[in-house]
Amino acid sequence: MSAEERRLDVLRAIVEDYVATQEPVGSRALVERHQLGVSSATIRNDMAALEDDGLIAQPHTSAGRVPTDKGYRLFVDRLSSIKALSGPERRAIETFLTGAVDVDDVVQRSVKVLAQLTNQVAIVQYPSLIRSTVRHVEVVALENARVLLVVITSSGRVEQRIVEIERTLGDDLLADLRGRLVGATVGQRLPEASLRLAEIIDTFAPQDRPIVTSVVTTLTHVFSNERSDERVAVGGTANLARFGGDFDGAIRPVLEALEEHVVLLKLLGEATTDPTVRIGTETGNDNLSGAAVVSSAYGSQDQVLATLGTLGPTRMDYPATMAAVGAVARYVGRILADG
Amino acid sequence: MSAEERRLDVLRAIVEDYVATQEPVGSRALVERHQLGVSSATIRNDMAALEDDGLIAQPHTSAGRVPTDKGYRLFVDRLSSIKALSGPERRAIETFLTGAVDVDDVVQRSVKVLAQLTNQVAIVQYPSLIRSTVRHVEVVALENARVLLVVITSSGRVEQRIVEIERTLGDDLLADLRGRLVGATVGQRLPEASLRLAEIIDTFAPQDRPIVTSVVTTLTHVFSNERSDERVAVGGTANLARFGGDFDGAIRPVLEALEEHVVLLKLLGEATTDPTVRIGTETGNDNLSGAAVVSSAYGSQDQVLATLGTLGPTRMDYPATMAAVGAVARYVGRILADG
DNA sequence: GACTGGCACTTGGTGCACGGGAGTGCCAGA
DNA sequence: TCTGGCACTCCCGTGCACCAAGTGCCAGTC
Repeated sequence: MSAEERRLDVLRAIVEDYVATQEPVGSRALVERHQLGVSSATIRNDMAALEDDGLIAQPHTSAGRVPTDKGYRLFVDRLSSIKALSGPERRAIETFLTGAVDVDDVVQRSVKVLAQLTNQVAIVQYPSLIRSTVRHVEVVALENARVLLVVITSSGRVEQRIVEIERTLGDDLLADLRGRLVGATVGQRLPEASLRLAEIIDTFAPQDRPIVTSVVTTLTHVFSNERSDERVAVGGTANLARFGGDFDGAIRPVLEALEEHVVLLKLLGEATTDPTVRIGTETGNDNLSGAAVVSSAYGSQDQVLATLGTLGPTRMDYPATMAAVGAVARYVGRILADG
Repeated sequence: MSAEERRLDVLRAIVEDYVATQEPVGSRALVERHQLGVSSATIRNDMAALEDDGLIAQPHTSAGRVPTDKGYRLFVDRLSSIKALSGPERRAIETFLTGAVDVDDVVQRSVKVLAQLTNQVAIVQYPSLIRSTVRHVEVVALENARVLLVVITSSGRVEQRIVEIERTLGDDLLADLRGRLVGATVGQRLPEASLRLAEIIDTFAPQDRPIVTSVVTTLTHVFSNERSDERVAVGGTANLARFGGDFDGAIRPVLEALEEHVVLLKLLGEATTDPTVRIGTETGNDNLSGAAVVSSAYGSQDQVLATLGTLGPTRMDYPATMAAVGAVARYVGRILADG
């Protein structure tokens, strides 16, 4: 083992010990707890080098060392591998998620299970409609010149809107409209469905066009999906209180960030299918300097539906958290593909 | 002014000062800040009497006095009147709530405005379906022996379910079923609609009954409304951090309580149209010994739809909080009645 | 050249004594 | 019934000494 390798070993040991104990770790404790095969004096030299590289720091002169954000980053990138979940954990995720009755329920259960598994704050974005296709469109006439539109997508989501139109819809026109809407959209992806919809307006008689236009406009809104794409579910905020030491006094800005869904969406970011880690300033949020986010996309095959992840102190068990996030993402993707 | 009256005046002054300063209030500070017309020595005697009655307490021998739960209770019941909201506040509530696009949006906006207004945690229960009537029922045949059921209620809520049936539904049966469902339920309150539904099963031909039964069962579930009645929205949790001093270290159990919707529903309780206050142990929750809940029912006329409220430290501005809760409840009720 | 033992140095945390300040309780007098 | 005065209690901030943990560095060893 070269000196360089040992230094990285020391960094790994520091991260692991600090995560476990929450206390700055000194050279003596390190040689006692790990089989490094050298004395504490040597470790001290290594530590000085690691500090020169900006990978660890000491809170004050006579204290032990603590990893810096850069240190965690190197740990995540090169010194750790994703820890496998235990069998019971995997089974717990599976049974809990398969009990869900609809898409919303899947999301809510995912949040819960992820928060429990990681002891952190869990964030799950609702599945996007952009990639999914239209499975069914229904138009129902209500009283008082209103119609109800119902859209069912391949992801299992059902959206409904009530539209006010200028006069009551006749049965013939209703059937005609329904037929053409279905013809234009079913089986299409949502963006294409929107395009096709715009074309059918001109195929109606001029006097019917205002009505058709309001219906089509509303449907287009549903397809372009202003809202559900931006929705997120949050859970496990009680775990914030556990962080204590790290965020002390800084719990409030974190809670505030968690209430702003726009901020959360930004945090989850454009994740890939593998768990991604953002540490401290990498989150791009000043209030989260002591926090890290682990996120992953979920979906079926090559269709990314949305992202989910956890937020915790930088001092977290990255391998375990990444494993949990990855596992939940896989199960959620699978379940949504089946349903 | 009798001595008895002055004692209550002293209690009022103590509550007000303590709420404002968060610090135990002494006899000298009291005579300086309020025109009580007597010396501090007299106040000390009054305070001793109030302490004998269990209305105030001192954290330690040489400290000022702090109201007890019993003291707050007496203050709320007899010494304070609900503070009127300012014009801008009223206008803010109104404009913010009228911007809502649907029922869910109303609830979410209510939570936000209530949290901002009171600087506390806001809790809003989704409107109950029990009192509302069925406005429309629609049955749509989907592919693969599935049907989509859509229910619209007078409260503006739209619920949809997908039901798997044993074989594909023919057009005739579909139309027949739709007609009878509409006939049996539209205009009825949900509980009655459920009863009527049960009766129509036998009016179908025996071979159709399994299908009808699954549809009816699902509809009955929607009407009996297992879920939306129990749903609540929570906001303003970041304000918990402000409480600091009071709950110090006890933030976690409160956050946990806030994630358990069952607990929240219990907290909101069976409120009347006037704001109700529960102080400390009155909340019936051990984790909330330092907290108080102000809640109110909302609805239109004599129809109670659900309840909403706030949770904060017992050391809160009760008159202002009660005013805010009352005002938001009134506006929400009015908006849901209009929509 | 790399590692080790030893030693001086720094620094945060803790226990203790002390004094000031705020507040109370009580009593005698108006 | 109220008031002024006084003794008493207790919290809290400050200063001080001391200890434990940890570091940095140096001389010596393999």
